[in-house]
Amino acid sequence: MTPDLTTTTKGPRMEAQDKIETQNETQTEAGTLHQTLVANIRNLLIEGGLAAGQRIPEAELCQRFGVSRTPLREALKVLASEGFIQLRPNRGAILAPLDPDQIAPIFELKGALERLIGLTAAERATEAELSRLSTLHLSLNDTLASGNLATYTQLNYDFHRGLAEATRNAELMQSYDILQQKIWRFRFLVNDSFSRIEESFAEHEQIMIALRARTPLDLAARLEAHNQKTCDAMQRAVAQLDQPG
Amino acid sequence: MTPDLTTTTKGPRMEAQDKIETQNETQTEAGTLHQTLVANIRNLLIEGGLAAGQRIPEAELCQRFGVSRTPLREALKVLASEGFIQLRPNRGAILAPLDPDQIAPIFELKGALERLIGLTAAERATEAELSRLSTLHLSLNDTLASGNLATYTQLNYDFHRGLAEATRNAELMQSYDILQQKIWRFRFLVNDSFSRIEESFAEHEQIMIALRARTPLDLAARLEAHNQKTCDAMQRAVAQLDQPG
DNA sequence: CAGGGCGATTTTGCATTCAGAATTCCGGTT
DNA sequence: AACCGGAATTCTGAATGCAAAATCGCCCTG
Repeated sequence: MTPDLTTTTKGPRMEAQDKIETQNETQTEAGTLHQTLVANIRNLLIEGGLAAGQRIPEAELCQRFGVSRTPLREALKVLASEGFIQLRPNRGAILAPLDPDQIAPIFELKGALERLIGLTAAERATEAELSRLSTLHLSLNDTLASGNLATYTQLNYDFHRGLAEATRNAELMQSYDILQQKIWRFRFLVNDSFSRIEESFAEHEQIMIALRARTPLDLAARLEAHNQKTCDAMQRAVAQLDQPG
Repeated sequence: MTPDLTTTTKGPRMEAQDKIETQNETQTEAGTLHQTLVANIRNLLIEGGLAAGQRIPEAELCQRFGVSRTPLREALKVLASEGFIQLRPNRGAILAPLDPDQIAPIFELKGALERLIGLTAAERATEAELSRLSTLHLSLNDTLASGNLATYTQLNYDFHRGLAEATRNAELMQSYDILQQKIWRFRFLVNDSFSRIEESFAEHEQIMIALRARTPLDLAARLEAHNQKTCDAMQRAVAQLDQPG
């Protein structure tokens, strides 16, 4: 019952393609128009297409995606329930402000999920999943050498998502996805200044070892620590944004 | 006409009032109509106003809540994104089936949240929150004597929600709420057959002790165990539903 | 020139309408 | 009598229309 586990290239939750940019685009995508719209707008917001706190121009999005206001507003309501935008009565929607104070709670919650992922994935991961994660890990190594930050970030996301999938817990996956999407917005905010590739990869090495050894407590601890370090790094990066001197 | 839609008892997430029953009801509630609609329909679904898997009668709900299809469909889309209903393209929405196999994943995830709640609430709860939780705990004790299952369930929910609030983690709260709502549906499913009031209260005693002592690890462990026992009891109750012999 | 009030314009929220898909109904066939 | 096919009906998805709220622009006053 897990919807769409075939994420491959782009950011979190890429159920849909990147664009229905023009007015008369044929919509042959697998999902419904509604789901596509939600995904497209979410990606637009996550990837910084609009400034945080900025008013979301309903009419403009209608034209951009070639739909009328009814389905667009449905999508906005869903995105509001996910916390990406804020609906103000009679005053339209704004992109939810990115408050640096949100980073800690988000990662705190994610830490709890990472622990559960570690505890259960160590026991439940199939051999196929193990080898797929190994492949991803090797790709990470390659990217580390090439120094391509964007690719590394994406592969890193795929790796962690693959680990979460190994838990076979759809509830967990859903929460994990939403958290990752929220973090993704911060990633785009801090952009280049956020790079701890070498350190991150070293932690991944240990994570892979614990996973292959199928030692739940160890894997959980490594994932929690990895999460904590990512949180710290992101908070430092955001702090640097505020006062770049 | 067929389903009895009169709901009385209160469930999780009661931000909104119970009814906008008539056509020309004045809407003076704090939230927007949209939020009210979502909450009302969610309560309706959670509390078993419709059978699981049953088709959701759009027109009937429109009449019931006195709104047109546009805001109603917006609410349905949100509820679908929360997982309470399933949207089938061109074939309407159905109340998401209650699969007993969902119980384990839901409680597994909730266990991870409970642990985090225990770890952090033990340190962050204010004295005011402590005393409020104590009051709730005493009310639980009173209800235990009276044997009122519905009241106990509601107070029990309030208690755990209060504990979650003490974490000061809005992300955690949101995930916790959604999980509780999902569990609430199962509660209404098993109804009376699910009663472990005495045992549950005994666990709450220990939880209160650990909370007052502000011992994070102990509180976390107690909450996790409490969660696990609740899960077990619910699975047994559901199993009994299948074969009531 | 700054600040405030008032009308015009834009935007929102919801109702209504319309095209197309799905379901139902009903008669014909085997 | 059961089954199949097609028309009529119902329902869904989305566009459009409309009233109310909010925003903007302008003018006036101090």
